[in-house]
Amino acid sequence: MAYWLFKSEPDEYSLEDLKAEKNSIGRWDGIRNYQARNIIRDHIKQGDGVLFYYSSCKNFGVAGTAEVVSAPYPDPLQFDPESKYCDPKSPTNNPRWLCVDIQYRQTNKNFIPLKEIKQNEALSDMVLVKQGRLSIQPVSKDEWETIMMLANDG
DNA sequence: GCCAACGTTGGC
DNA sequence: GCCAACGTTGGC
Repeated sequence: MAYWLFKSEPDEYSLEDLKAEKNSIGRWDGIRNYQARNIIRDHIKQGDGVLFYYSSCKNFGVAGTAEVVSAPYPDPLQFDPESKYCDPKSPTNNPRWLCVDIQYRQTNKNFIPLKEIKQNEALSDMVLVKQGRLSIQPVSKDEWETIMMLANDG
């Protein structure tokens, strides 16, 4: 089992939005970055853990957790002319963009601001700290456990 | 294949 | 609103 960090702008799609979906399962679509796509395609598996991270907002940080509940599959939005994620150049017989379904797990007892992550020695190697921009990132087991401790203590 | 110009992300 | 750190595009 592997762990990942998914970024979302809470105004667009929040952890509460995921929770409110049918069976608390939502489609993680709209990934239009090859690095993130490759991670989905080559590494993300059903049952993996997901840190739900809020970016580009007033309070940015880890809000809670979710679980990957599907295998990767073609993102339907790339073929939807109405969608801002439509990609007319994506070949229908070999879709360029993938997505997965995730299911709500928990909302942190303590919201973990990025500042707190940056201050924590055990989390200094997180991709989040080293390379800010990637929207889907690997998280090590140790990092996951440290985050869970911060999320649930106190 | 290079690289300049442009676009995006996302913390500050 | 700014801008650093990327990623993408397109002319050559």
